Amino acid sequence: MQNVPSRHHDIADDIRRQITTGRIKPGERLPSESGLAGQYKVSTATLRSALAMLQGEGLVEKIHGKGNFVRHRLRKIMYVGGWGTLDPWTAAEAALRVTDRATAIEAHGHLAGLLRVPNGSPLTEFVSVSYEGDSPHSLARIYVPRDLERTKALGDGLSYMRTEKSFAVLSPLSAEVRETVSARPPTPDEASTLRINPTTAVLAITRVAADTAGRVVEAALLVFPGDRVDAVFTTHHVINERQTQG
Amino acid sequence: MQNVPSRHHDIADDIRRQITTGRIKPGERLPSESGLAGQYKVSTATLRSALAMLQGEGLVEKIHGKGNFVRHRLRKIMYVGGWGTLDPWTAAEAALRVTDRATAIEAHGHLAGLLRVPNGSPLTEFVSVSYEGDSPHSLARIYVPRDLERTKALGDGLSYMRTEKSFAVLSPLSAEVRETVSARPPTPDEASTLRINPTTAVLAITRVAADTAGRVVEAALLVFPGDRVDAVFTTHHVINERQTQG
DNA sequence: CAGTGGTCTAGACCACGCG
DNA sequence: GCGTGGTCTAGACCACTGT
Repeated sequence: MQNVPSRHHDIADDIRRQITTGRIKPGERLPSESGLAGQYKVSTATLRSALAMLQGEGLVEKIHGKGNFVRHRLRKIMYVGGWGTLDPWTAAEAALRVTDRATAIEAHGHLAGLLRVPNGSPLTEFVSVSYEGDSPHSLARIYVPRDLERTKALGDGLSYMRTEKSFAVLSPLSAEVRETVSARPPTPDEASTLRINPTTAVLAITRVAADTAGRVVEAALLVFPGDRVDAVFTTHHVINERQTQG
Repeated sequence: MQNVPSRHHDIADDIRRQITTGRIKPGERLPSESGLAGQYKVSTATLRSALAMLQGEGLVEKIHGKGNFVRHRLRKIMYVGGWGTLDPWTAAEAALRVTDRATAIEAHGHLAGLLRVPNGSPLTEFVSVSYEGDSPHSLARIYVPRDLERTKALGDGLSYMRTEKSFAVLSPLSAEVRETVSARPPTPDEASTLRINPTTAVLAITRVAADTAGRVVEAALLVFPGDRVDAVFTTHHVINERQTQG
């Protein structure tokens, strides 16, 4: 439990203090890595490992060829679990842009298991990346069994999603939503799509929605940069007649 | 979206393949870092960054002075959100040991905000670390306003927790539980308590339970190693008379 | 082009675990 | 003491961004 002070740790503390006390302001660029290495009298490798800590904390954003910048806001964006449909984003929708893509694919191993359909079953895959300002802040891959797609006025799933502009569960028929949340490093794909460092953890949510008959109507793989997004889940206790619903 | 193959990335891929194909089995030790560096004809720094990727993925555990070991099981442990009381752990309780500590403290800034009590209010803090086999797999810090402690047959919160052996919400009076989940690097304290690398992300859950009057009866800060624990949240849709409750 | 971060080397020295 | 991983150095060379 004791601390073994290491040089890169000390340097990270020092820079962190300068950021949190406002000595260096959001949006500002830090001195170059070689410059800082000179200031602190360490090698560039050591200095870089100090910056890596701050990156992991989301305080600093590195941009290749440009420099290290102090991040603006921290943990402002929220993913709301369950029927988050009821507008987590509406307030922020003005600044929100979504890029969508729908593809016909077949269920394979893992996906088939999640959706509880036989291997090779036809699915529709919706991929969407949403942005907040310049930077991407979510990657969603949603899978719906092809034969369920028309259950609702969902003929064109794409436009449906565009309208909602959220990670709404596609089918309002679902009776139960199960969300599994994990913290893990991004895949190379996710890292480049979300434009985050491979060392920055992501918040990965696997959401499976089932209807009253227990049939899975949708599986979603949602990925958020861990340094900018939190997920919120609210559970209401049902007390006698008093029934609540989020 | 293109891949720029880097040496450490290639090496990580190669070792990962050897692990996932069973070429190197769980519990086994990898060759020493200098040995591997020799095999792959790279410097130790490069090899170490390859191992760092595998560590982040939870495939490999480094032990200072001993070596790099292949992890046994992956993502088997689950934290269950809401009223997880209803036994996430019972099955695993045999192998479970919990270390508890209760302390009288005062609410300060952040904590006071969570509990919605004035700064300086008396609280009881429960700290518990739970193990699975040799390795710790959770750190829980639970805060209860002192004047609420006796509301229930909770005179001795400590033994209460020991009985439950879970992260049960302490007071059954709570009507709403709100859990905020984030993926972030561990604090130095958390890293050493959970015996994880500072680069391995943790799944951090802040749980606030309120009673029917909206009064906060408990705040909990739960931290899990991201490479071994997932959190599961289930939301039931209330449909007419048919009301569900987890 | 100049300036920035990204990867890598070939070492040195320190801290930990174990016999 | 010996072998392990942990930190660090003082460079080299490559890749990206701007002018």
